[in-house]
Amino acid sequence: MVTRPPADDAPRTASSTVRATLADVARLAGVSAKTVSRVVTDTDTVAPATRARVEAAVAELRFRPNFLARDLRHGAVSKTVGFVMGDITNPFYFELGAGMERELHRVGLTMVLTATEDDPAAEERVVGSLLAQRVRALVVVPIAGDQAYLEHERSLGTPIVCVDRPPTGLHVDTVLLQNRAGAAAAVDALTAIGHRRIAYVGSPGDLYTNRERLAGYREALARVGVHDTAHWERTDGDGRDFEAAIHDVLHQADAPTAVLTGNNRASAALLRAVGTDRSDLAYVGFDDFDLADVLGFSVVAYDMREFGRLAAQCVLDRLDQPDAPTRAIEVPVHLVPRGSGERPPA
Amino acid sequence: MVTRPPADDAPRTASSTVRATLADVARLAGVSAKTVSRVVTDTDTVAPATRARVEAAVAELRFRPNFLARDLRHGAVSKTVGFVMGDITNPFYFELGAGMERELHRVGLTMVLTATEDDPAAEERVVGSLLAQRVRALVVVPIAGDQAYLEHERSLGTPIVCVDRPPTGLHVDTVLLQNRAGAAAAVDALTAIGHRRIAYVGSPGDLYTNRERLAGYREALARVGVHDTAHWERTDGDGRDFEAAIHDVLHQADAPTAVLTGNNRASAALLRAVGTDRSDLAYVGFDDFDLADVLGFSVVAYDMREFGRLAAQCVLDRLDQPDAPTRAIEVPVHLVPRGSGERPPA
DNA sequence: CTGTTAGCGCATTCAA
DNA sequence: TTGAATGCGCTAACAG
Repeated sequence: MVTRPPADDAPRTASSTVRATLADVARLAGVSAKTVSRVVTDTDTVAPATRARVEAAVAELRFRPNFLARDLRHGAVSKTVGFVMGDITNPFYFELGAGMERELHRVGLTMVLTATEDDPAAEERVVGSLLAQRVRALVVVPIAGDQAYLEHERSLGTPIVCVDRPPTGLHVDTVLLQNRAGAAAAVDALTAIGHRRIAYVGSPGDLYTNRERLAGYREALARVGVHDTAHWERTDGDGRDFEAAIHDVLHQADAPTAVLTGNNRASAALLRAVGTDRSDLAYVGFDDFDLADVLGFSVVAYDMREFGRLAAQCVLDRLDQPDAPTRAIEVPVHLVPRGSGERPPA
Repeated sequence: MVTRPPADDAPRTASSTVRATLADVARLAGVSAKTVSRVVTDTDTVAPATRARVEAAVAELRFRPNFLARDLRHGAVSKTVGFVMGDITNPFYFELGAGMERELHRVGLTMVLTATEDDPAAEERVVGSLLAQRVRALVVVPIAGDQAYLEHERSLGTPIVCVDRPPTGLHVDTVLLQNRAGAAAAVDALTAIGHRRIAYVGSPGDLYTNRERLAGYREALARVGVHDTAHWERTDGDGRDFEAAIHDVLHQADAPTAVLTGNNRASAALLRAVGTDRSDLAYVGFDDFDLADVLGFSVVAYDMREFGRLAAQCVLDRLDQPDAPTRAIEVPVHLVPRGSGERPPA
C-alpha cells in the first residue's frame, strides 16, 4: 500500500495512543502536510497515485481532522449553532429544537443545546459560554429583562434570532407565535355558540406569551360586550400549579361556562382538576398536546416543526445576507375543534 | 481608567467590527498578552493595578476569550459532550438529554445534540462529525449494526457511553433500562389476577429494547404455563403504525383479555384504537407518558431524569478514571397501577 | 501537481 | 510579578 517507507522518526502509528495529525499522515505517506490537507478537504487536484497513498495513510492512522484547528485558521467560526432554551423540562422547547436541528443538519450545521432554566440571571452567562465557543449563530428564548448585552455580538456579524419571546433592547430577527390572534379565535368560537362567562387560566402575566394570549382573550370578549373579565382570569400561579387556580375559578359564585387554558401545562391541569368527562363545561387550550385528539380536547395548535424550521431559516438567511432588514416572523396558529370547545353553555 | 495610552498602532477599538483578541487587550492595557491571559483565566497572581487596567481594557474591547484557540493549545479538548440521539421526534430522548444536560452543566460542560433519525447508515457520519469537533465525551444511542468503528477513539481515551441500547463490537459503559424485568413484572401482575390471553404490541423485533421486553413478556407467561404466545404478539409494524396491529390482535378469534404495549407510541395507539373507556380490556404500557394518570393507564415507569443523570455520571466518572472497569448500569423500572392494568378478565 | 512559509488566538515553557 | 519565545493543527498565500 505504502510505496515509500515511512520516515524513521515517524512517532505515531496505528496503535499509538496519541491522536494522529496532518503531519503524521504526511510523514507516513511521504508527502507534505498541505497535500494531505488537499486530499482530506477535497480541494485542489491531487495526482491519483498521491491521493491513494495519502488515503491509505489516513486510514492506517485513523486520522480525523481537527475542526477546532481548522476553524481557528483565519478567524473562521465553528459549524455549530447555539440554542438557548428556557425551561428545559418543557417538551415545547425540545420540539422546537428538533425542528431546528433537522433543518440545520441539512446544511451541515450542528446544534449546541443549553438552557437558562428560565432563570433571568443565567441567560448572559449561558449565552457568553456559547459565544466563547464561537458558535456560528445564536437562537435564544429570551428570559432576562434585557438583551442589550448582545448588541455588540450582533454588530460583529453573529446572526442572532429570538424565538417564542421578543428581546428587549436588541433589534434582531424574531420568530413568534400568533399568540393574540390564536387566543382571540378560541374565544370567538366560544362566544359564537353563546358562551359569555369564559375563564382564562395561564402563566403569570409578565411572560410575553401569556400577556399576548390574555390580551387576545380580552379583545374577543370585548367584541361581544363583555369588558369586566378580571374575576375570570387566573394568572397568579407559579407557572405550574394550575390546578388550584382552575378549581378556584370553577367554584366561584358566578361560575364560568367555558375555560381557555393558556398553555399545555394548564390544559393538563384542567384535565386533572375536572376529569375527562365533564360534558357540562366547554374548554379550549392554547398549545396542542399528545393525546388531545383521544381526549376530544379542542386546542389552538401550530406546527412545532415548522416553528423550528422557520427559526433555522432565519439563521441561514442572516448568514447569507448579514445586512438584510430584520424580520419578525409569525408562526400561524389554528383552532382544532375536537369536541370540548364546541359545547354550548348549559 | 487606562493609565497608559494605547499604542498608536492599536488597530481595534470598542467600535471595531473585528473581534478583539488577547493581543488587542494587551496593547490597550499596555501589558503583555500573557498577563492578559493570567487575568482572564484567573491563574497566577497579578498586581492589583495591572489587573484593573487589564479588566478595563477587556470591558472596553468587549473581549471574549476564544475557547477554540484555548482548547487547541496542547491537545486539550473542548468542554462539550456529544449526545447522539436516535429518532429525534421521540420525546423520550429529549427527556434523557435534559437529564444529562442538567448534570453536565453543573460541572461546566455543555451538550451538543445530534440525531441519527434512527438511520443506521447515518450513525458513523454523525458521530464522526462530533469527534472532529473534539468533543470531550460521547453519549450514543446505538442504531448501526456495529460500533467497532469507535474502538480506536475509545482507546485514545474519549469516554464513550451507550444508552438505551447496548453497542455491538465495542466494550464501553452502558446505561440501559430493566426492560425484561419490567415487562415481566407487568405480565406477572396480569396473570396474578387471572389473565392468560395476553397480547404484546411493540416495535419490530430487531430493536434491542423491544426484544428484551418481548422476552420478559414470554418469560412471565411461561411461568404460568402459557408457552405458545406467537399469535398474541405483534411486532411487525414499522414502529409507528401500531393501530392496525392492535385492531388486528383484538379482533382475532381467540381474543386477548389483556394487552401489554411495548412503548409509549404503542400505548397512544391503543388509546386511539379502543378509546378511553374500554372497561372490558386490561392493559399496561411500557414507558410512562403525559396524562397517563388522568387516563388511568397503568404503566411500567422509570425516572427519565435519573436515566440522564446516570449517563452523565458515567461520562464524568470515566473522565476521572479512564481505566476503571467498564460498567453496565441498569435504570430501575417499576409498575405504576392506575386502573387499566388491575381489571380481571371478564 | 506539490511544497514552503506564515499565522489563526491562546497558553505553556522558561527567563528576567 | 511580568514578558518573550514557541507551538497546538490546520490552511491561505505564494512559490516551484
